[in-house]
Amino acid sequence: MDAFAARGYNNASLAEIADRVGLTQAGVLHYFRSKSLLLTSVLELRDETDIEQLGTERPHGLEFLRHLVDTARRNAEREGIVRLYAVLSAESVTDDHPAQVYFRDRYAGLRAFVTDAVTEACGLDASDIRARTAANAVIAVMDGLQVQWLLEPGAVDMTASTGLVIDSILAGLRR
Amino acid sequence: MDAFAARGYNNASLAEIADRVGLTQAGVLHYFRSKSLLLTSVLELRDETDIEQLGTERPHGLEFLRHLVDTARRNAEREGIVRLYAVLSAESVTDDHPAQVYFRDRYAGLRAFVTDAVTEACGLDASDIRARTAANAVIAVMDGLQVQWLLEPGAVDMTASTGLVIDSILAGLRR
DNA sequence: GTCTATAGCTCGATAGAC
DNA sequence: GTCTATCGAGCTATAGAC
Repeated sequence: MDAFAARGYNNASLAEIADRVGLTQAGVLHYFRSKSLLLTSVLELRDETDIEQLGTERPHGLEFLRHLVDTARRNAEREGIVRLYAVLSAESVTDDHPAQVYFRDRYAGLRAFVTDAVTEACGLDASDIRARTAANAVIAVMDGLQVQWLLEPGAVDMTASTGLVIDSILAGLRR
Repeated sequence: MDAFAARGYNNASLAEIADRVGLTQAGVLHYFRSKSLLLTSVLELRDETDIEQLGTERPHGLEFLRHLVDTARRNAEREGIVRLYAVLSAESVTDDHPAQVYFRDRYAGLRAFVTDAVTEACGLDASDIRARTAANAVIAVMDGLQVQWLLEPGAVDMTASTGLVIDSILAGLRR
């Protein structure tokens, strides 16, 4: 995780990763048959631990959207994970990137979740495309803030900007 | 530009770039003394042509914010440039990336511009930090949408989501 | 101004000893 | 299960001919 976060997938080397875990490069490849399999394994492990941490019940509607602001707040204390996702999600749009499918699926799932939450929180009709438009924006704000924050942490308040966008959109859609 | 956009800085090779311009790899290094100098030159050239295209007068206040929505609309027709910036800005947060200074400065300038525009459009006091919070969010939305759009163009309407965020924030701050 | 040639790396992956 | 050794490929950068 740390190596891919610090250097991206292409520029991280198995030798460096092997060093950090006290193995040789061939030793790492004994457990993961290729570098790209190691990457996808890291991403899946990350998902599993996140899901465990979340507990059994996922919040809905307004509560879920408030939870997103909390996530932004917590992220400011977890630079490593923020960097991992910020770097890899953008790198994944390059040609033949091994995490492309992972991120496409991940965003599709996120968009569906957040769209439902907005629909519910605003009492919209399920067919109202504005919920989808809003959801995409909310996800995008959180992602975009991370890149700015990684480059210059003091210049960005991820919690405040995320909260402002969610509150403003909700106020507008409920009117 | 195309090579860095398609593969990122690290994974793009001088040999590939040389091929595309009908030179050998050594030929390219005759004009740009190193790969990293080539990257920064590409980014600077991109800025120059963008500035020329903008004309003499930069719009202010509300007009500038409307102009951002137009930019999002135009970007949907310029996948190459969108990909270049989306890939490189995120890659730039990795260790010792040659474009790190460029993007730190670029975001600092953007934040200042957009903050001024929000302050003016909403008639805020110059010391009101909400303008900065809003500006960071607006920039972040545009960036974040690009990654989603590059992964799945049909799932995202960059114009609509950008417009929704700007309109919602302005409505909230003017109240 | 463009080339060939090559130095000097680093990389991922495999083979096979222990 | 972990290692050493090595293959084959890729890379940037430099030297020097033309």
